[in-house]
Amino acid sequence: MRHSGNTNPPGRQKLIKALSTLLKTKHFQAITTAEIAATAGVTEGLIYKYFKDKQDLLYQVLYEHFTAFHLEVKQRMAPAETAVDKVEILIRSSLKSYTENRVFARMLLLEVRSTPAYFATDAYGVARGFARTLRGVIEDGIARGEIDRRIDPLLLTKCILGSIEHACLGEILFSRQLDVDSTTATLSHILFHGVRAQ
Amino acid sequence: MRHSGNTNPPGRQKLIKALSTLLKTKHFQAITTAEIAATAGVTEGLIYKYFKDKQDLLYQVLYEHFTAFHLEVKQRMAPAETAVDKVEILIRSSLKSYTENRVFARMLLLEVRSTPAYFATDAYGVARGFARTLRGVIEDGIARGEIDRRIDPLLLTKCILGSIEHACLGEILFSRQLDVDSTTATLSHILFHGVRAQ
DNA sequence: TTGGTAAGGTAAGTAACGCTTACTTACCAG
DNA sequence: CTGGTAAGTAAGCGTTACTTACCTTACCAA
Repeated sequence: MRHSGNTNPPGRQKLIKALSTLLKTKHFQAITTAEIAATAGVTEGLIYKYFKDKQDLLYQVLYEHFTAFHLEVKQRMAPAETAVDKVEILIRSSLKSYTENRVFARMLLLEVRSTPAYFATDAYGVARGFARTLRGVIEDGIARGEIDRRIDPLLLTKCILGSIEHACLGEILFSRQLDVDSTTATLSHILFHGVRAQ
Repeated sequence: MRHSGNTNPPGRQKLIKALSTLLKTKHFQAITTAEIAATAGVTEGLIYKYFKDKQDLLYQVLYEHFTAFHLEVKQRMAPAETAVDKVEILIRSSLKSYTENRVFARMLLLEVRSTPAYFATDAYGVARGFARTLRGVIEDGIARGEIDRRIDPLLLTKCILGSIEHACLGEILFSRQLDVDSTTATLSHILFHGVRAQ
């Protein structure tokens, strides 16, 4: 659950910003609550006023990033006319966002998934919403006769999301560069034309 | 690094077995060293005789499972003649193994990735070897004219592995059943024929 | 037999960390 | 003023991963 109520006290904002900053230089498990509080300029106890526990703070940082990301992708896809174009935009946007914002990518692809509690959070809710958006595009493409109707839209959604993640995971892990355009092109080619020769 | 030397003392074996057992009922972070030792019937200190730390114990449990899995997949692929058949066998074997051995799947897909230390372990080395095996099959398929030579084999490898993982992740997380055969068939169809209508 | 050595295993403790509790201060409506 | 509530603090408590020093047993050479 997200912070309920309509206030957003400065202490809470400072804590979220502090963790975001710290995640740039070290991974979550190596960051202590004392460190977060010190960086935010508040005391440790305040964390537990606004967040259930240390993990919950991480989830809310992710939630803020992910919500913005989801919105951006939807806006970029909007002008495209065909489902195929929309999917390609989603792939490109995702790869671009992951490589440009590696803290966010590490959080989403590596950090948060390690504990079951994540899958009950609002952040995971956004992830599901993102998948639902993609699924909607695919179902639309099937309805319009663009995409083969024998294919299960849910599985194709998973396939696309999995491919995107794995396509950039190595680069994110080892801080290597990624050619977003050529990766997008190859990924689209595989998905839409298949890999068989001829 | 794995336990070096040619001995494998009973205490070490008991610890590995104990963690494997405990992972069936709770996730790694919720398991304490005291619990592992008690389950194994040894004292806590012995963990640090054979393993660098608690995480290292997890990595070695994973190493044992993963090595066996990799070997099994290679053996199953061997009789197949075409690259396309081999890939389909790899997909089916992976899905089957993940769904039948969910502790292993959770470890591999969720638990271990959360800390950077994993990517320097032998277990990750096996994961890389598995990817290399698949890549070899694909390169062979390209050389034989089965697979479109314009496609980057490395990216196709990542695409396949990512699709497999995402195809069963939800089922593993929420303990749902997975139809291995139909999932394999659809995944293969997407990869080899593409998703475009006609 | 003896004495040295090394491996297998134990017991007790420690520092650090996440989290809680009880308290203070600031603000604001009636 | 006054009462109530939200924001923030200070200090400590329990757990947990990990360390250190020690004990026991088996083996083998002189």
